[in-house]
Amino acid sequence: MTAIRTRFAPSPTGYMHIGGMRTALFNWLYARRHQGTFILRIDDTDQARNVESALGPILQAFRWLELGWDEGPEVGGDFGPYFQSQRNDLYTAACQKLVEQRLAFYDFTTPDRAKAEREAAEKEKRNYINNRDDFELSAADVRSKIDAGENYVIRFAVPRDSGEKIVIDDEVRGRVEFDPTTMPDPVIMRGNGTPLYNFATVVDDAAMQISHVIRAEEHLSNTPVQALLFDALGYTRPTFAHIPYVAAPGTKEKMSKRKLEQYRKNPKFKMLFEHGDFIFPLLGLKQELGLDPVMVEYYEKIGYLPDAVFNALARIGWSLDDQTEIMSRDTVIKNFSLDRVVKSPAGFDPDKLLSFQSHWMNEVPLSEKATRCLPYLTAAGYLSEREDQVGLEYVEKVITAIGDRLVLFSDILKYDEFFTPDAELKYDEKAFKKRILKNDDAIPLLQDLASGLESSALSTPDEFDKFVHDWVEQKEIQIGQIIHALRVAVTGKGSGVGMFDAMAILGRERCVDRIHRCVKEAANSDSQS
RNA sequence: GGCCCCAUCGUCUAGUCAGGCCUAGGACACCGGAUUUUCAGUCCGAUAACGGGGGUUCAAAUCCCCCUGGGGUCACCA
Repeated sequence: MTAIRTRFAPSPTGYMHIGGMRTALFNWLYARRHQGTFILRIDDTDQARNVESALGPILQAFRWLELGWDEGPEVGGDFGPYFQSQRNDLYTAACQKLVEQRLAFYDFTTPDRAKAEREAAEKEKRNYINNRDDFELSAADVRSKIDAGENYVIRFAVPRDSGEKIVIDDEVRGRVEFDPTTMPDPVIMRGNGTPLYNFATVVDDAAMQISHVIRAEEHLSNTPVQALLFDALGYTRPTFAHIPYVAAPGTKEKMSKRKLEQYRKNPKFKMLFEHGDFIFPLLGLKQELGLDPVMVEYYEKIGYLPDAVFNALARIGWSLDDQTEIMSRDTVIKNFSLDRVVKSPAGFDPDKLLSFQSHWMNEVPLSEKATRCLPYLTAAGYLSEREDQVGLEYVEKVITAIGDRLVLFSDILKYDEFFTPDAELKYDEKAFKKRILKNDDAIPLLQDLASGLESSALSTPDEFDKFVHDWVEQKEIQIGQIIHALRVAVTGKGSGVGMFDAMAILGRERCVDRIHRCVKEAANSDSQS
């Protein structure tokens, strides 16, 4: 059995696309499942500029999801270099070989003419095929044209005379056939000596002994050209597996950064955007950073767990069986197989992602939750760097009270009432109106309760609970008649963590202060209206 | 338009290759009920799908054909 070697070959674009991440994951999974090798190769043939800064976020996404690569940038390997911009000699040599065998030819057709021919074909609703006027040119002719300064490209000559179809036995799609007589001769080299994608990919996949090319479905139409190139170069074709692309929520369309504005209106996507809109400004992350839900970074920044994203990504277009949804890394690795990949486009479902998140969040121990919430609190200015250590215990208390309501790490910012100074506590307008202003009993009851609290020495939730209940009994009212007003007074909000947990966290004194402040605030509102 | 791919609940899917165990299973979302001071959670429950038409067969979600619909791709981008 030959060794399993898979690869993911991103071009340095400055961000990691969530769909690309899913493709990378399947490659990684396949390699891990079969004790194979997962390779990261950088497709930077086009723009060699700023590769480093444009690659950073991509590598970071892999690190964050803990998808280690066995060969590639930073780690090296026996088949390097892993940047296509550094492999030009290989492409040149391979191309030269094809030219010598007359399997490829210099084409001096001007871009303008090629374009005109293509448009003409399109107009006549005919399949376009490039001209082969220069196919017969002798080496000497070619030489003199080049010396004369004529521009050219090198095209691979698609073998159209065999009368045979090009057959791809795809691991996901099954047998797919293409007709070579309808295919134009692809350009494999530009006049400036740089290779084109289809060519560089084949040369590299062969040189790196890639056994399985697992990629998104949009590459299916590239496959016949590449298959032919493998043949012409004398290499064995790898196994191809074209997995469905990741569709935008609720659609069958490929998720694309260009359609971001449209996604904002998508009800399924809306919540995700809104969360970012709420969180990022608090963190001081400017919109100019361009974070959006198409990027993996978005999920990292907003406080998703890598395990949740891993789980969700693995379930896009793949299933273990008819039941299992929640899967650990190990479970996925042990069970991943190409024959359980679906053929139809798989929509990305933010709701499902969130439900995975909430499951995996419950597995995270308290201390880790606190540690990972801390950066959000610090960035939002609730804690200074120095307070981090001191504040950890307090944060743990808050998180305990929040319980399951903490789904994302950034959710901690929704509970700012525990972190904001008493004098700066903001009141939710609706809740304040409903529970305080429109409730005539609220103010006197709160004042009465506050004075009771003042002369007490309560500290635990149970003590607050008993105290308030005893007080309610003595007043001969229902708990519901005070608890809502109390919550607004103490937390500024209409809903939140358990009332007595909240009081215990803040402590008796702060509760009393906040009640007084609330009473004052209500008086102000009254006089204004 | 050419080529290629795809088609089961609102969404993701199981079932299709080896037709019967499918009066189509699960999950998410939604809705209802219970619990609770609120929210969340939890527990119960409900609604909900084989795109259409022809075949083949005792039997079709499953096999064949056609139609329709959706999508991908058609660069001297990757």
